[in-house]
Amino acid sequence: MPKLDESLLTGLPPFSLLERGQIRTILDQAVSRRYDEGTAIFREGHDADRFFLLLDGYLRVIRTTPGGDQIIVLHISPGQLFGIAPALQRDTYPATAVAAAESIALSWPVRHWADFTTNYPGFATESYKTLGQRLGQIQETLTEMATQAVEKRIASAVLRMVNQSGRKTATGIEIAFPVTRQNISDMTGTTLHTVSRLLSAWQKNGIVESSRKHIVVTDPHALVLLTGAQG
DNA sequence: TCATTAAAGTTAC
DNA sequence: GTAACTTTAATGA
Repeated sequence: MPKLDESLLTGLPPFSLLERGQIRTILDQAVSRRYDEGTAIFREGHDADRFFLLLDGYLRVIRTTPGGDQIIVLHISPGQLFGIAPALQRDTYPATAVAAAESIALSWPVRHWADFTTNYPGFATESYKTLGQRLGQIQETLTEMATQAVEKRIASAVLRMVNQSGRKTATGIEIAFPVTRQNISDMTGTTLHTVSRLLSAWQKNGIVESSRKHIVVTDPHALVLLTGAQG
């Protein structure tokens, strides 16, 4: 295994307060792995033996409801920690993580978690901060699912993905990883047919441009309006 | 308003 | 070609 470059971690919030030597130590304990699109990094309910940091690519985090269907609870973008079950006092993963695009992640054995949080300043606070933000976002999404009309839910879901992974293009902001209508229906608790119809309608109105597995938002403001107002 | 069913069209491999 | 993905229309809760 080639040595990992220290610049991989230096800019990232959980590691920003650390010295070079500390980052070196952390990297020397890490394992780097590549995941093809569609591959599961870990599965809900399995023993949480490692925790992860996404270096490149995008992940979908999926939970199975008591009813048996799968919903996408959130996406992970590069630079974020994930699979941090130890932070939740759990010894199994609470959800499944699947690569939405080809991805690269570092991982460490969970037994290092205690070392990291006690020995490395800023690591614990930053980790718990992102964890809190994520739980808040999930809460928000869930209440939204229960109370808002379908069009608003889908508009919110698209905006969330744009905020997480938006990338400017000539015509607008594109979602940087492959998304199918089915994926969006899994995020919003509706059907792929409804998603398809709405995206087609939005395309007619010049709000988005979409093709197979690819969405560009050409009028983000109009989408924001859809999440709040009727029509 | 939205899910379901069915069918046909389109694109990627 | 074929499988995967998308669209469209009809029907009914």
